[in-house]
Amino acid sequence: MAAIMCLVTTAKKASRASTAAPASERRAHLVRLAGDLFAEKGFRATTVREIADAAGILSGSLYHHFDSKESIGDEILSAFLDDVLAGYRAAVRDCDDPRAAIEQIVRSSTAALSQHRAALTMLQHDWTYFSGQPRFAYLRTAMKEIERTWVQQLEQGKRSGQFRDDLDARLTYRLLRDILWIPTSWRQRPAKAWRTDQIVDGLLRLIFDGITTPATPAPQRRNARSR
Amino acid sequence: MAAIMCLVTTAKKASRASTAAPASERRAHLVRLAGDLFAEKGFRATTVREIADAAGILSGSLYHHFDSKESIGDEILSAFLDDVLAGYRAAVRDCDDPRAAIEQIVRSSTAALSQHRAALTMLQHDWTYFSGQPRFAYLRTAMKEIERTWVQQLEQGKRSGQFRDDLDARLTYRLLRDILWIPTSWRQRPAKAWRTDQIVDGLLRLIFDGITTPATPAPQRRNARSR
Amino acid sequence: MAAIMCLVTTAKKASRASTAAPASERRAHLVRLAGDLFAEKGFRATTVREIADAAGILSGSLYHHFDSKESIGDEILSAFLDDVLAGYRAAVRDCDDPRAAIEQIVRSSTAALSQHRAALTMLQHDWTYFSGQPRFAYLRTAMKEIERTWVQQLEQGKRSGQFRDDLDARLTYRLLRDILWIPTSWRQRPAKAWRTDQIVDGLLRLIFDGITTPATPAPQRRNARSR
Amino acid sequence: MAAIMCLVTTAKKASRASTAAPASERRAHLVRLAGDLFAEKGFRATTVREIADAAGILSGSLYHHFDSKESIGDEILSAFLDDVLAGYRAAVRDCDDPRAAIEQIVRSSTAALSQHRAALTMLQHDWTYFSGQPRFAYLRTAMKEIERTWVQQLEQGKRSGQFRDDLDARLTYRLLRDILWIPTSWRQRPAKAWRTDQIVDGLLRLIFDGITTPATPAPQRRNARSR
DNA sequence: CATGAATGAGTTTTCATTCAT
DNA sequence: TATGAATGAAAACTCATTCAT
Repeated sequence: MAAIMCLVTTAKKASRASTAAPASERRAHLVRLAGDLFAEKGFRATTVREIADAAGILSGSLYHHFDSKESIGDEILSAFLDDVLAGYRAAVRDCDDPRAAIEQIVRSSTAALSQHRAALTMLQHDWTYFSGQPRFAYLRTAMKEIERTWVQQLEQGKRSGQFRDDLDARLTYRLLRDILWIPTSWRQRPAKAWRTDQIVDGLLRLIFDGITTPATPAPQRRNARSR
Repeated sequence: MAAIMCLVTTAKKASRASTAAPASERRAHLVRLAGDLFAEKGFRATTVREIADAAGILSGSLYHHFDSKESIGDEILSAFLDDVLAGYRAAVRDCDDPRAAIEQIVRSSTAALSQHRAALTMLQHDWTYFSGQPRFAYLRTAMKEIERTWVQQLEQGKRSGQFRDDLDARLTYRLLRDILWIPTSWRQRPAKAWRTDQIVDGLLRLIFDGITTPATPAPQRRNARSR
Repeated sequence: MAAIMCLVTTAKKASRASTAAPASERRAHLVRLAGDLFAEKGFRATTVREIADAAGILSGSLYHHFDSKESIGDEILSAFLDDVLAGYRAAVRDCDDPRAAIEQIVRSSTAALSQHRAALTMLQHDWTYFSGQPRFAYLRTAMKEIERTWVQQLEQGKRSGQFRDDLDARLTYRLLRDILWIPTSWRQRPAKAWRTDQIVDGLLRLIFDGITTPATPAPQRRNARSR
Repeated sequence: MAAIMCLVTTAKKASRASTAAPASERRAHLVRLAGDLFAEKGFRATTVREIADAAGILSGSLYHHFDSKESIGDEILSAFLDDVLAGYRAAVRDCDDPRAAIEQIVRSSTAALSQHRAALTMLQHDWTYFSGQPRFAYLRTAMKEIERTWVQQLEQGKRSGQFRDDLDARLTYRLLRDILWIPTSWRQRPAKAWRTDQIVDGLLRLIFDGITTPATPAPQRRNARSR
């Protein structure tokens, strides 16, 4: 079983070295409020006034807590990437099987994503905005590490015979990474919402097996649910 | 073979009934320029001045051709949706097999998407902006038809035994539709770019069969390439 | 005497129910400045920059206090109409004689007009602009009440024999209402200016008796000054 | 009877000396179209594009006929004032009785006004705009002549005992001139409209006699209708 | 004469940010 | 910490006017 090959460790709290944030209660609360708005409409499309309104203060007052709107964004994005990268590194470290590693990456990423919805929306909506600024250079760095990890696991799986040998590793990475990010951006109406585990299982099944009915119900076949 | 079951017809030029656009040479050129910018940065993030700069005129001069920035967006979006819906309808009409219909949908959508890159970026970046305005009500209508079509084909495929019967049709639709849209939003550097047919084949393979090596090399198995 | 039949009450401060205006010192001052400009040149012909200049700030800074130029206009117009209507209602309520009621209407209107010069200029200059917008629907409503009041008093006076029975009530109303509004729009150079009571007495005399020398110096004749 | 004392002459076509207008058919038609729009919304509030639209041409094409929007206004205003002044001069010349002169002034002005609705609206809406420009200096000149004429007739009537001797001539002039202009600015819905003679009679009656029922039906009393 | 395309100065409005109180 | 008032740069849009064709 996949899980057996993977020594799952709980990710330690990522050391947020990036910003020297005087993490007060109030401040953290404001970041959360801002994040909710960013998650809905994106970073640029959200005004500081809207953030202040949500907090019940005036827009100017936000500047006692942050020196710019961007520094709020910075805080959210770096926290997200710290989390995600920690998950990727742990998956690679703890799993010696590429299929298991990818499953672990998907699961840990999904967890990170659900806790950092704002960050993802920001990356999707405002990538061109952030990636152009030196302050956010770490975004590109992190993306490169993520790509490297995926490609390595996919190539390894091809060599080991687990994955189809006609896979284009980089193309598949791009598709899978983006696929993985899709559900997070869904603004779900509570009633119709799918549960996270529903989604992640659906995703894993899709990724590994596609939508087609298996040709032969081969007994050795293991789908993502058999855990 | 999939293609056999599908009476592929070339899509007739979609009658642009939606907007009575007095299409002049210059005007069409300006829409194209604007579209390129929208595709890169989104609709809101693109200023009319940038569009005008690209055209080598002053921003105010754009209003000789359009009565608002939004009407440029309108033109792009409605043209896109006309094309996409035409493709969906043709696929359903011409294919009596859900697998073939979906393959046809994917192929026609991909073609439409590659010709309307701006539209997709706009929908992804600025959905909340557009969908809130009465003028763009047709966006919601079109999306509903798209969803209906996917769900119907998936359900039919489940009943006919072609697709796994544990598929959640709506969840799968959301995933597949978004997956389909992914590659279009990639701003590719020419050198590294994948060809469209590479991408669409990769996608179809992924959708139908996943990334895993087939358990048994069943002879009746048909992958997306065997056409 | 006219005044005898009229139980004059001081108009209570009109409850400004219409707009929930967060009235600050500064804000009120800005409205006054804007009003002065509107009174001189009309609403549309006055730019926000001129208002800002008058206040010694930048045009954008006005939007800290108002969300649009129109909302300044709204504030001025609704305050005016509240006042005017209060005067009309009080006149009808307190006077049981149409001649007295009309005199009272003229006097209260004149007072209101002199305090709201901007509003009148705006109605005269920019009626087509305002009356077309849903936001200013109350303008039409108020005008209808004003017309109804005049016509009722004139008709009543005709029945009671106080007014000529060949008066066309609606025509006379239109003339008298507009006549009443005339002097307010005069931008008077201080030196040549007439006093308000001079004007209102001149007006009343004109309205009731015309300019012709009375045929017979009838002893029972009462002119508007004999109060 | 008033009319007896007044030797009415038809006003000769005013020599339009002001602008060297190559009065072509087309041009005159355009001025009329523009005038209709100015009459409805004022001069500034009407755009050249609206004028061009009304004429079925593009806005730029107007400049083949006029060198500026203002020159259209000039044409309308000067034609109006030529007519009005001609009427005033004729009235003074032909009538030796101030009451008759004023009646004649009212009647000729009314005729002129009904033929030049645009001009009046322009003067009322855009007086500050025009009166500030050297090009329109003749407006002030004309107004002065109009004032002089009224005041002279009123003073003369006071001396001759026809008018109340407590009349303030200048105040009364301002009131009467503006009163006279009122009905012209009414944009009447055809159904409810009053006929011009209805209005002018109502006006004259009002001016000379007011709205009050005559104290004694003195036989020598003459109202405005007894012609 | 008219078109089609453009100019350029001006309009209202937005918004991140600053700062004295 | 928060307020209230402001800045300044940029946004979308308007409009009289020009001019080559």
